[in-house]
Amino acid sequence: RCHTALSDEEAEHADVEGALYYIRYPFADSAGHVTVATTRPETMLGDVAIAVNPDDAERRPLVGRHLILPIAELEIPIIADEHVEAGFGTGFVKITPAHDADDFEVGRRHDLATPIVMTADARMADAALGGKPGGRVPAPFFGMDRFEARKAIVAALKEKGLLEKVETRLHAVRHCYRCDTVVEPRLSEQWFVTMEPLAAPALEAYRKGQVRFIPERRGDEFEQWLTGIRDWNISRQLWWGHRIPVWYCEQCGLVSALREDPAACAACGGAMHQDEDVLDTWFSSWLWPFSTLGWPERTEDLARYYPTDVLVTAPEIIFFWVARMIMAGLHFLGRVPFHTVYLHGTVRDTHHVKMSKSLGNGIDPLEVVQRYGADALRFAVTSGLAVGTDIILDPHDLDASFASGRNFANKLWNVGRLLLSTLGEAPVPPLASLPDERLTLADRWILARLAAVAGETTEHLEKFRLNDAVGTPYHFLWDDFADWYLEEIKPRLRGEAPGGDAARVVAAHAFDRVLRLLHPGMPFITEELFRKLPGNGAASIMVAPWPGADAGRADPEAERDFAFVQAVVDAVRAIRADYGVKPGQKVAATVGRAPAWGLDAVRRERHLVDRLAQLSGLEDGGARPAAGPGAHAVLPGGADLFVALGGGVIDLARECEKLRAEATRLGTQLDAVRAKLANETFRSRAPADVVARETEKEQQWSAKRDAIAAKLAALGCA
RNA sequence: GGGCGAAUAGCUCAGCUGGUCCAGAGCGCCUGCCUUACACGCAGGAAGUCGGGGGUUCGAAUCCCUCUUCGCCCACCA
Repeated sequence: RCHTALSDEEAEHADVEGALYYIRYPFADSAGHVTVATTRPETMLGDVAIAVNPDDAERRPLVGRHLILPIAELEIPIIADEHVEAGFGTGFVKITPAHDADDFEVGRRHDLATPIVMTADARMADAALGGKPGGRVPAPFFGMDRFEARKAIVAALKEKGLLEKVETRLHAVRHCYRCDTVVEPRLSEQWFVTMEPLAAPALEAYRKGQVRFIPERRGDEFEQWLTGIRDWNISRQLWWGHRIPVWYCEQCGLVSALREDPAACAACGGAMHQDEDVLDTWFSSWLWPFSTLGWPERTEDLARYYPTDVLVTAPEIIFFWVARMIMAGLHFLGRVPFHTVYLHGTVRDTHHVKMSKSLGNGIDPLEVVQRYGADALRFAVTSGLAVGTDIILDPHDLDASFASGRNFANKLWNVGRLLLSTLGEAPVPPLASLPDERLTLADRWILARLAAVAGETTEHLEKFRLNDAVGTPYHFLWDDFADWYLEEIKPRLRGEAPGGDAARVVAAHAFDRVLRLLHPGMPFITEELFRKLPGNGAASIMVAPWPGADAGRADPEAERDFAFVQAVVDAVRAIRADYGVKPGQKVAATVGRAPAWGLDAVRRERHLVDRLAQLSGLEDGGARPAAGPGAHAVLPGGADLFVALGGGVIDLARECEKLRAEATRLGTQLDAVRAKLANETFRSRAPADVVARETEKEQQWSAKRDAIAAKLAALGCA
């Protein structure tokens, strides 16, 4: 349909259910016939021979005899050629040099004619007759479309009794990658680029590690393609594009490829005309890495920006573009244009079909932007980009794909609103100006988390784990910063608890840094919020330094202590929900059998615990488990939690059962870990740190089980 | 036909060098809350024989083999 020549890369194979026609070609000088199978009977008009395998003892003797080509009514010879595979099909193959690439090679070996029997728009016509019926294409078929002609020819053969049988079979048919029309092989004159000399250096560069592909297996495809590279047809019979810079002399026939339009033939001074064809669009694209920088001039830009680092593109474009850019870069500039090629996934629908405008299974990004926001779109897509995977989106349920991005954008914005409303206009002092002793446990904890998150995010980005690179700061912002830290500092910021200044500094710092970490995934909102932060003024987050692990401060002790605080709050909340305690109703809790550091942590974060757990009081229960009427729980390290619930809401039997169930579950795990530790082969073969970890697990769990046992006893559970 | 990849909660997917994975997330689902940043939210919860079978290992969602299903790349079998 495009009416142009294509390169091999532009022809896509698709399995199609087709018919295999068995056609009889009668002998010219005697009775009898040979049978030939073809999927494209209309091309028989262009047949110039029938071939058999040279080693085919049975058919070999027929070589040299002549057959009548039906319909065209011409005599054609039987020849021998190794192209024919012995024992396959009927053993006879029709040779149509002008309409099949293999047959062309056969024809060349045997010096056969190459009659063309179709026009450029796939209508039947003998090219030798210049648009008149006759010759190889008899009048009844002249001008027919190739597929109509197929039917007509089959019908004619049937009538003459020359159609032996028809079988259906699946076979690979080449389609145009642009218009999906079946590609018709047809002999024509085209310009080619000899690829082997270009491919060799590219192959060498790849094998030396100068270019790497992510995911790695794409590199194998690249290597495979370069290894078996075929010459590149660059002529296109299209009306747009760069015209091929080849001129033909009208007098002496000189053919010259020239950089400037010639006034006259260099050899004889005759008039010249330029080739009518245009270049394959990829023929200009492969120069992109340097032609955009001013090449062939030796510009400053070229010196500075070539080569670049990473090319991000789609996998289906590796051969069209990526490989050719590498070849062109090496050829014209002697260096690969980029050291890393990141191939991202393809967006598909729920049936895993690639989304496309022509199929109508796509999602309109503008609609998504309208309904969910540009950041939500980018975030949702990036979140799905694990290395080497495709992205499946449901065009009929946009919420399923994009709600989370929108929700997060909204969350981030609201965190910003809260902070900005309390930070005020004046620049916040830098974190470095804050002496360590002014930091509370929560401050130290969030800075420790920030350090870890900044380090992890950086590592994810460097390894192209984009989903993790956006997911890590996402969880930090939401689960740590918003859910815990902001709740912790609210009273401090309002002056209801001490340490407001430190809270302001730490919060501003942590928020600023997490905005930077989130910026690749949520560019617009982070930029907007960054500019609003006091003191940032017109600065853009795009050029703000990327935070490394030193954005925060590692602090294992703070992490341990704050985790204890969180465990207490979580346990009380679970109990409240379990017993349906009214949201506003305060309860009193007791923490017993707790390590000194844990009690200290809870004491220091009392304002947080009280507020989040809605406590009226929090007491140290000492060394003995609580036994009064109320709800009971045991924290991970074995600490005892008791929430006094009066008014008959407590069912003692239920409490016992709950605790017993937990003891049973814990018992199974303990047995497993103890068996492991008792196993001599494990102790001797497993790495020391693994053994240490298992030992610690055993201690933690047995402490917790002892605590539960003690509690069961104290409660008098049978 | 050759090569490669994937199968994990209802859905879409993480799980990087086998051991904090008693298997996680988002969306959906159930319960309770409009708690002055956010109901696009908060709190609590249910939900999985990690496709089937076999093997290696002290230990497997993770490594190997095999089967089944899906997908990708390459390919001149008339």
